[in-house]
Order: sequence, then structure tokens, then C-alpha cells
Amino acid sequence: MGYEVKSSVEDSDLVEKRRGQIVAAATKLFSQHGFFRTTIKDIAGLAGISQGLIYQYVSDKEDVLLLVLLDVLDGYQREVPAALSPGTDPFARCLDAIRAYAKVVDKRRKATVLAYRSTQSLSENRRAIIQNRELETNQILAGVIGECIEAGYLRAVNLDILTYQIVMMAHAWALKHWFFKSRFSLDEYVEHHIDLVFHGVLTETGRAQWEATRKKT
Amino acid sequence: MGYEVKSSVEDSDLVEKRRGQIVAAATKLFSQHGFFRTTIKDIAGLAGISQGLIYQYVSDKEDVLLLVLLDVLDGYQREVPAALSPGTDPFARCLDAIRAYAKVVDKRRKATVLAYRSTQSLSENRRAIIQNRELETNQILAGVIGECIEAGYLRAVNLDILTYQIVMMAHAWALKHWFFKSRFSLDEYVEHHIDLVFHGVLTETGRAQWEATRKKT
Amino acid sequence: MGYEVKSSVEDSDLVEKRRGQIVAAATKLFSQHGFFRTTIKDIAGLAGISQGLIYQYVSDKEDVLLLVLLDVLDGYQREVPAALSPGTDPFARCLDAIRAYAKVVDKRRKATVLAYRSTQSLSENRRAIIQNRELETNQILAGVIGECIEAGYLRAVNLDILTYQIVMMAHAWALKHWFFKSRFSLDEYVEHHIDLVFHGVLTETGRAQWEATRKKT
Amino acid sequence: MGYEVKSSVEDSDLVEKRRGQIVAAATKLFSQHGFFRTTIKDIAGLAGISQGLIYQYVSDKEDVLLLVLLDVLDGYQREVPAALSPGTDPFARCLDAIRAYAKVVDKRRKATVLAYRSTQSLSENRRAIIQNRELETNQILAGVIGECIEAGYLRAVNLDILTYQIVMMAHAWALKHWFFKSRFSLDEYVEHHIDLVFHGVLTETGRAQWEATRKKT
DNA sequence: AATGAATGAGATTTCATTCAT
DNA sequence: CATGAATGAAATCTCATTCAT
Repeated sequence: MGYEVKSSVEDSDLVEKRRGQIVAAATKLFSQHGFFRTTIKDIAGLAGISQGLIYQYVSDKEDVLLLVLLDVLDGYQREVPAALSPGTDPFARCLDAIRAYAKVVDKRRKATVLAYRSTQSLSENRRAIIQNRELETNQILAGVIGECIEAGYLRAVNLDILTYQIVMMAHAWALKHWFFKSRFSLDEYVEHHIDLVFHGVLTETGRAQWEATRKKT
Repeated sequence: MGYEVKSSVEDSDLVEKRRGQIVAAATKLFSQHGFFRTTIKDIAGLAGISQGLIYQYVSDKEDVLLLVLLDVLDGYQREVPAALSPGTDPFARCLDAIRAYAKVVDKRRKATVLAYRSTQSLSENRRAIIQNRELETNQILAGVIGECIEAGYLRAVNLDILTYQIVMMAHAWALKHWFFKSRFSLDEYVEHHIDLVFHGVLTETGRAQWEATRKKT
Repeated sequence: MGYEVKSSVEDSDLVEKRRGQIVAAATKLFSQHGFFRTTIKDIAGLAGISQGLIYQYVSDKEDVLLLVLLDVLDGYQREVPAALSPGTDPFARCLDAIRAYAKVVDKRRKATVLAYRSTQSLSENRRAIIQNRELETNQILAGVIGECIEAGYLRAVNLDILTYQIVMMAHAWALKHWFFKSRFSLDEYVEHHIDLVFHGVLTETGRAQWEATRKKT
Repeated sequence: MGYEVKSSVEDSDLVEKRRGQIVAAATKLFSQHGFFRTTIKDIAGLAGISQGLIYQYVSDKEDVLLLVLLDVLDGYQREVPAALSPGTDPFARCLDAIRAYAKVVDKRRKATVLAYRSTQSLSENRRAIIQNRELETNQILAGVIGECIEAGYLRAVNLDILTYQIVMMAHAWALKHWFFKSRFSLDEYVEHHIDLVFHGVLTETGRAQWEATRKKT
């Protein structure tokens, strides 16, 4: 998983190892203080290597950020599929996926927030890499949701909308954690949302009202 | 609306005016290039004043950011209530509020993204100010939603969850605009979401499956 | 004489003054240790200003070099014409010019050497500026020499060749000073050269030999 | 030709070979980008060896420069004598030498310029080595010129002056190539100079004027 | 002998902030 | 009140040199 980021070092095992150190240190520091307030010196210090060495594995400070963000998204992409029991019913798999996704985000809460803060600090093309990676991850969710629709468990709502609804639910857990943490456990938070999206919020009366409203326009 | 931010200038009209200039310039530049890449010199230049003068109306570069973010949130707080026809039915008011909120966010799309990027750059206490302000705005939505629940239009779901669901829907329009812009108009986007949250996604079969699933656990 | 080099400071008197300080310091240091071994910090220190301030009057370290070299060439351009008694006979003026040029180079010996060492360190376009300036200075010499040819004092030899012959004679005094200094005074050096170029080196015998040689080919 | 430069490697054939690689690569790179802008890594890369190995044949980056400059001067010293037809008349030999020297310089134009740029970057004692070598080369020219004087072909002008006149003529071809290249071929350039130095530039009138001028002073 | 990863000092440049005018 | 020149700390990045393998 060397990606596009170039290194002057040949030995790919070593590259893997050093980048691992760098990414681990950078993730921690970027999450804590942000990309701009973190210095290369800090990263090198925490990674236990010299400043100069970082530039043998990365061409830019921005490259470090890219590596960090790719690592976060890789985590999603690795762990969500791992949580799906293959061969089971789409409905169960879909619930698994939603809960797994939320769990994965929770595990990387700070890094997820980091992604929101920092993706815009990347140059055009590096940003595009990240966005593509995000879409790939979303495809995993979209896949299981799509199966549920085909299986007749879910209405044929717009898949992009529904997928991002779920994605944002999980991200909001990270983004608004300052609010939610004192009010819900992760499980409660997720189940509330599942209930919401599965059953909707309208009562009978509400549904009537909705129909009435729609006719007017 | 001087808030806590202190100014060495007495004449409060002038303070208002100068801060207006500063905030307008800074909002534009922060949104475009981010907080860290924007310099005080840039802001002064665009605001048509000298660098030094900024420090008579603000104590810090961070203070400028606080002012900008407060201004964004003020916009929400001002414009959402304005869109509500007073005295009408809660259901209609609720729909108005949701759509208005989305529209307000759309109007400040870049500034909204800025808020996500930059709030964490603020010091503890300044961040708290922003978070409180966000909650105040959310109260407006929560208010009309609550009325709908009381009026029996909506199920008694958790108000915080539902409110943030709607808030995040609007924010996602800004945050993931790179994805949505080529797929939906704002209206389509919003109506898709309203449909989703109002009616839920489960079919009859899905509902049965859900019940079956729940019993197991 | 602000040239093309841009400054963020408006007040042109101040620009003149500060650049004067910077150029004086840089000339000394560049001449002594070369462009690359001299640091901006050194220059600032010797100029009695802060490092940062230099960048308000110059956009680059290379810009400092350009300023220095332009200043050297300006010296030539200012002082050579000043040594010419206007209205006198072309022959006298020509001798004046040659001796004056040598004197001017001698006065700036180290800076002249610097020009040879460092012009190539400039970017393409900045180098072109310097080369043009050199040609302008040479025009002064070419002018008086040309007048001597027109007046019939000198043979109609190629003007570019003769001009550069004289220019290089003066420059060689600086470039090979390590050799000449223990052997000649500047005056002796110059008069030897004038004698050489004026009368040539062939004896009668030599001239015959030369004719014989030429016929063969 | 190991000179004073020390190597940790014993096998002197190998030393010769490796230094050959290093010098060839360095000459090219130094000529192109200058001493300071060329890195040891670049040199190693072009020489096809590793960075570390360079330090087994050289103690310093400056040492590489010394080797390069010595190599250039060696070229002069080798090729000029080779162009002299032994046993011929001093006059012919002198013309041969002048033309050969110009040709040798032309062949190493960039390296010659490099010598002017970089000799000053050497430490005191290394610079002295280069200057001595230059004088040795000049002796070759001085030798044939001296013979011409003894043979009565040339006036008894100062030998140092005349020799350096010719040396500088050739060097100027390299140093001011940006000017001459569009105006003269090497041959034209050289013959113009020979004509100049051999016959001088004064006309009969000029000579009279010169005498008149001299009497005054 | 040879490699190339690692070090760490150091250079350029930027910019928030101050302060004399 | 307003200006903008001046400061100086700090950050990124480069590269000669070393050294374990």
C-alpha cells in the first residue's frame, strides 16, 4: 500500500515500517493540534527519527497529511467488510454494515474529525485522491443497502442519498461528539438513527397532513 | 453584537463598521484559503484598512476567526426564524424551517465548511462560545419539531437525534458538495431527505424482518 | 534607480536608503565569501537591520545579488563618462576613457571579480539584465574608440573586438590580481597594454615573416 | 596524477578509474549548475556509484572541485604542447600555440567559465594549487613567445603582459561567449586578435598624436 | 570496497504583532 | 484613530557527511 507517494528509499519493507512510524505520530499530532500547528520536528520527535529522514519517505509536509488521511480511509475499507458475515441475509448484513461503520468511525473519532478539518488543506489532486477513496468506502455500504432494496426490504429510495445519510450519521458522532457524548452511548446513538431511518417519523396524522400539503403544490 | 471580543476603540458605531469590514474580508479569504493560509495583511488589504488597525478591533488573529464564525452562526439564527410564517400550523412551520435551514446553509456553503475546518483552531473557551451558539440555532429547529410532536404529527423520537439529523443533512450539502452538486439540485436533495426521514425506508417485508431481528436480541 | 526589483515599501526615499544599506553589506560579504556562503542573516547583521526587513525591499536572495551587480555596473557607467573632458580631441578622450575604466575597475576590484563568479547564479532573465547593462557600459568605450577611428587616429579594426580587448584588459587586472599585484602598479599595467595595443608587437622582421606566412595559406 | 588529494583506497588503478568517473560527472554538473547547486548525490548518480563511495576517494565536496579544476588545467597543459610542430620556426610555433590555446579553451568553454566562477570557492591552499597550475600552463605560451622575441620577430615587450593578453583573449571567448557567439566564429575571433596584437591599431596620424601626447607628460 | 539510510545543522522565507509617527 | 515599517521567532526543507551492514 505504498500509494502514489514517492520515497527515495528502495527497500519496501523499510518504507512500510518508517511510514508506519511517521503516520502514527502524525495522526496523533494532527488530530490533537491540527495540520498547521504540527511541525515536522514534532512528528519526527514522536516518531523517534530525525527531521531529515521524513523527507526520504515523503516529499512534502502535505504528503504526510495525505498518508494520514489515506490510512484513516483504509481503516474504514478494511474493517467494515470484515464485520460482514458473508452469505447471510442482506438485511442482517446491512445492519451489520451500518453498525460496523459507526464503530469504525468511533474508533478513529479524532482522525475522522481530522479528515474534515484537513482535506481542504491538500492540493487539488491530492484532495481528489482522498475523495475517491471516500467514495470507494461508501460503495461498500451502498452495496449492502442496494441488496436490501433488491430483496424488497427497503423502498427504492435514492441510493446516494440513503448511503450518505448513514455515512453522515456516523461522521456526526465524531464531529458533534462534544454534544452527543454526554447524552448517548454509541449504541444508543446508532439505534436511534436506525429506528429513525427505518420507520420514519410521521404518525398517521402526520402522514395525512403530508399528503394534504403535497396536493397544494 | 460586540460579544466578548474586546476593542481598544471607544466609538461603538465605528467598532461595528470596522468589524464589519474585517469580518467580510476575512470570511471571504478564510473560506477560500483557510485560516492558516490567510494572512492579516491579506485581510487588511481586502478590508481596505492597514494591518495595524485590525489590532485595535481585535486582539488576535484567532479573534478574527471567532468573529467570522459568530457571524456565520448569526446568519443562521437570523434567517431561519424569518422564514417561518408565524401562527401557521406546526407541520407547515416545520417544513418551512427545514427548507429554510438548508437554504441558509446553501447560501453560506463555503463559510459552513469553514466552520467545520476551523472551529478546532480556536482556543478552548472560544470554541465553547461557538458550540453554544450552534446549540442556540439548533433550538429553533428543535422548537418547531417539538411542536409537531406535541401536535401528534411526528412520533416521539428523541428530539436531539432528530434535530441533528436535519442539521447534518443541511451541513452535508455543504460538506459533500463536491459529490452532490453534479447529482442533485438543492431542492431535490432536501425533498429526498424529507421523504426519507418522514416515511422511513422499510417496506412491509422489511418491517417484518426488523421485528424478527429484534426478537432475537 | 529602483530598477525592476520590487519592494513592498512605498516611500521611495526609504527604499533608496534601505537598499543602500543592504547592497553595501551584501557587496562586502558576497565579495569576501561568495554568494552562496553568505547568508541573509549575515547581510542583515552587517546592514544593521533585521532579517525580515530585507524581504520588504527584495523578493529573493537572488534579488540582492542582482541589486549588487547592478550597483557595480552603475558605478562603471557613472564614473567613466565623468572622467572624459568633453570637447577635447578624440584621441585624448580615448586615452582618458581607457585609463578611467581601468581605474574604476581597480576601485571595485573585488566586486568585479564577484560579477564574474556570480552572474551565472542568476536566473535567465536577471542574468540578461546584467548582460545588457554590461553592453551599455561598453558602448561608452566603443563610442570614443569609434571617434578615433573616424578621426583617422586608429585603423578601422573591428570595434567589438577592440572594445572587449580593452574591457578584458581592465577586468584581467581584477581577475588576475593575485598575479599582477606583485609585478606592476595599475599605471604600469595599463600603459604596457596601451603600448601593446597601439603599436602592436611585430618588429620589421616579424612583419615580413607574417606576410610570408599569410601568403602560404 | 593523484595529486595531493588523499584517498582511503589503496589500489591505485581503481583510484584512477573511480576519480575519472567522479570528475567526469562533476565537471558536467558543476559546469551546468555551478558548484553549490550540484549535490554529491547528483554526482554519485551520474557517475554511477553511491554517495558514500565518493568519500573514499575524496575527503570533501571541495576536493571534488579541486580535482575537476586540475583536470581542466591538465587538459590545457596536455593539448597545447601537442599542437606545436617541434623544430619549426619560432614564429610559426607561436602562431600555432596561440591558435591551439584558443581551440583548447573553446573545447572546454563551460569548464573554463567554471574555473572563473569556482576557484574562489576553494580554500586558500587549494586555490594556490590551481593558480600555480595556471602559471605552468602560461609558461608554455610564454616560452614560444619568448623565443619569438629572441629571434627578433617581436618587440621586447613585457612577457607577462603579452602572455596574459593572449590568455585573456582565449578566456574571453569563453567568458563572453554570450556576446561573441552570434558575431564571430572562433577562427575569425582569433585572427582579429592576432592582427590587433601584431600590428597595433595606431595609424600614422595616430602615432604622431601619440608622440605629441607623450611629450606633454 | 561499496551501499544507501540516517543524521542534524543550517538556510531561506513568512508573518503575527508592535510601535513610532 | 490610523498607518505601515520593523521585528524576530519559527517552520520547512536541503544536503554534506557518517556509519552500520
